[in-house]
Amino acid sequence: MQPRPHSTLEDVAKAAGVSPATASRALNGTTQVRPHLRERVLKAAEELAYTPNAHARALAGAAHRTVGVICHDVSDPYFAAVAGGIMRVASDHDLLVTLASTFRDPEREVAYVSMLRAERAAAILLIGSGFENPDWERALGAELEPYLKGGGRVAVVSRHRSLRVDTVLPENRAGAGAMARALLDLGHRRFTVLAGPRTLTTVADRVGGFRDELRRAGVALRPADIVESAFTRDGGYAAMTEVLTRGLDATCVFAVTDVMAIGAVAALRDRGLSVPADVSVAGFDDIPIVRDLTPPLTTVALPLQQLGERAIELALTENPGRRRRIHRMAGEVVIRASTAKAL
Amino acid sequence: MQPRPHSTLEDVAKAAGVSPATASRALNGTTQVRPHLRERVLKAAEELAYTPNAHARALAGAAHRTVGVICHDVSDPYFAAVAGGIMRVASDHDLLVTLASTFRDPEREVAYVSMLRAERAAAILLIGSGFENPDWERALGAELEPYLKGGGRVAVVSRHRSLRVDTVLPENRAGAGAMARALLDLGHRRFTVLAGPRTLTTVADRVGGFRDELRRAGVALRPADIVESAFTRDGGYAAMTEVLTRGLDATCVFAVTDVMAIGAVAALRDRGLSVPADVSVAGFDDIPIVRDLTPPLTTVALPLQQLGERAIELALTENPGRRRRIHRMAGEVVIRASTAKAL
DNA sequence: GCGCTTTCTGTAAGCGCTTTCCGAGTGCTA
DNA sequence: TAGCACTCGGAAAGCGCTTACAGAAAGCGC
Repeated sequence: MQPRPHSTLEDVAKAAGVSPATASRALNGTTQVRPHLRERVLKAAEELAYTPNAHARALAGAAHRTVGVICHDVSDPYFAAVAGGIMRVASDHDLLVTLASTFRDPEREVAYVSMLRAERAAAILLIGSGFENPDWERALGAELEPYLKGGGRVAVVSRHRSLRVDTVLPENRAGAGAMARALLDLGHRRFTVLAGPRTLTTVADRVGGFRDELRRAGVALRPADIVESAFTRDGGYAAMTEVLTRGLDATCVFAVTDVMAIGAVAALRDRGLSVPADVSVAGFDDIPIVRDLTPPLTTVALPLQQLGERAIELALTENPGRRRRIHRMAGEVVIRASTAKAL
Repeated sequence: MQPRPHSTLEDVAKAAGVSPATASRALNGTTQVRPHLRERVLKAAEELAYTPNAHARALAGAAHRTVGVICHDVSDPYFAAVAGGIMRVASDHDLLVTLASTFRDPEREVAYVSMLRAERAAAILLIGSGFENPDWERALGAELEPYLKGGGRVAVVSRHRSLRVDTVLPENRAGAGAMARALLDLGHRRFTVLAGPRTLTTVADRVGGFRDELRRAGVALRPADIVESAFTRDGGYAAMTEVLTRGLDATCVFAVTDVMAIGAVAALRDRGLSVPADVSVAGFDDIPIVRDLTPPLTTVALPLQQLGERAIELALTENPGRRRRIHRMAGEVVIRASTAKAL
């Protein structure tokens, strides 16, 4: 006869000559069990290579030990850094982290929330920009609502608007504004902005913050100065190439993301232009690699690890009234060698 | 009265005026259910925002829809790339991915396997180097064994030796050997090797492959030419600094990892040395960023995404006899501008 | 050594779902 | 209209665990 795939609590109990209840108590230490019995149970468990079935446990009412994280793409360095913070905290709390990449597909995002809901995850974390499309946000909200009602905890990073949940919010507008000021101070007056998809709130905020600050200084950003592209290295490369093809008249390029800035620099190089001698380039995020580029990238530094840490801490912290807590985190302009004084 | 946190199948059944059994069948489509009943069930489920409890489902015998991935550090670009491949395939199969970072702590690794075992994950994937310490590998094997016996599937990437499980193996020895040959062809005869911790099999293989190929050409690598350090950018920086401090007499630096090579280049720069004019630098892995460095890094290119894809596919593929399947993947030397002819 | 409290152990219910086993309903043929 | 083969729906068991609840043992003072 085929043996049962895993040994169960009952097997252990039988082997130790006690009841399942006692075995459970001995293993979990919920109640006092006389030492010699506890010993026997532990030994039996050891010998049978017993591992409690987490599903049975969860079903029987034990606390859930999983938190779900939904991001756009695991292999994006921005997310990797944030995830690092999340994992650190999760590991301190003995939580397992379930990760899902949406590849920027809103439907997939909703589907993942649903799966995580089915798992009865202790918390769900959404990392990265939301979508400007109200329908999608509404669908997401509808999926989240019953989860929250059922005691689930949700926190989001860098995503706001419609969702009434705990939020960790990098100050995208302010950061982009500060960057605009810094670049103006360097004497730049003509800019090209490399934007990600307008459908993302993060893009809207960063572009908006940058434009507004420029306007305040009497510098206009024309629609043609803003190029939209994918939120990736190749997106940055493509956008930059497009600009170069139709003729660059800016002295400075601001990419809404470091990853895009990296692509932009590559495109500039491939056209024989030098950074910052011919064009200055600035990014946003301060992902770890950019300080090792040549030249190191000027950027708005976000505390990426902390973004993740705060998010999971927020989600794990009791919030009786279910008030929306917003934790803003400032970015700091870091001037490195990719930007120079305008000629 | 406080409502039950989540609506259950029974609630749905009641609302639809059918038995739980019928509701289950309607929702899962296991058996034919008459259209009008199925309609009613679906509608009730919709209205109640019903999400099946994955735990109950798993307990009742449904297939498990989670695969566990254990890596050293999520924020390492090497892993991020491999994870990208895993997630892609997982998403095609509607699987949820649970990720754990061990931070190179073997005990934590075992603990995570145990947690994943408790979750009855459909498969467990171990990404990244194993440990040279036989005790640790044995402990890991002991944890994995009952899981395998219980029908669990395991695959590992870039990790071998003791574990008798499906393996995706980048050809570390051969790759490092090929790199040695390429560097010899450029005229280099004096090398410094930046190694990660000797306790990792990957390090041993890469250093070994490099050394052996050198020896074959009559070039000796003295112990002092090999510097051991952490497997990170800062580790590479520190190791390079140490070498520079006591005096560099090599014309070429081989770092066993791109990430370490990046640190090495930074250290060289900070000392005013230029790459490759003063020293050539080569890495291993071909993580995406290195082609955008200045100079772009010479390295051994591994198909990182594919490593992940193969691993999960291997684990998901039936393997009746439980034979150990090894899928070797070759690396390819890519000469970029960080290496030059020796003077 | 008796009765009392206190501590420990076992019995049994129940978490939410799937699935087997039947009985009831349906459609077809003669 | 009776008889038969099917198709569908419901009752109930059971997945492995936790946790009241209640009963047994142990400890205490007298």
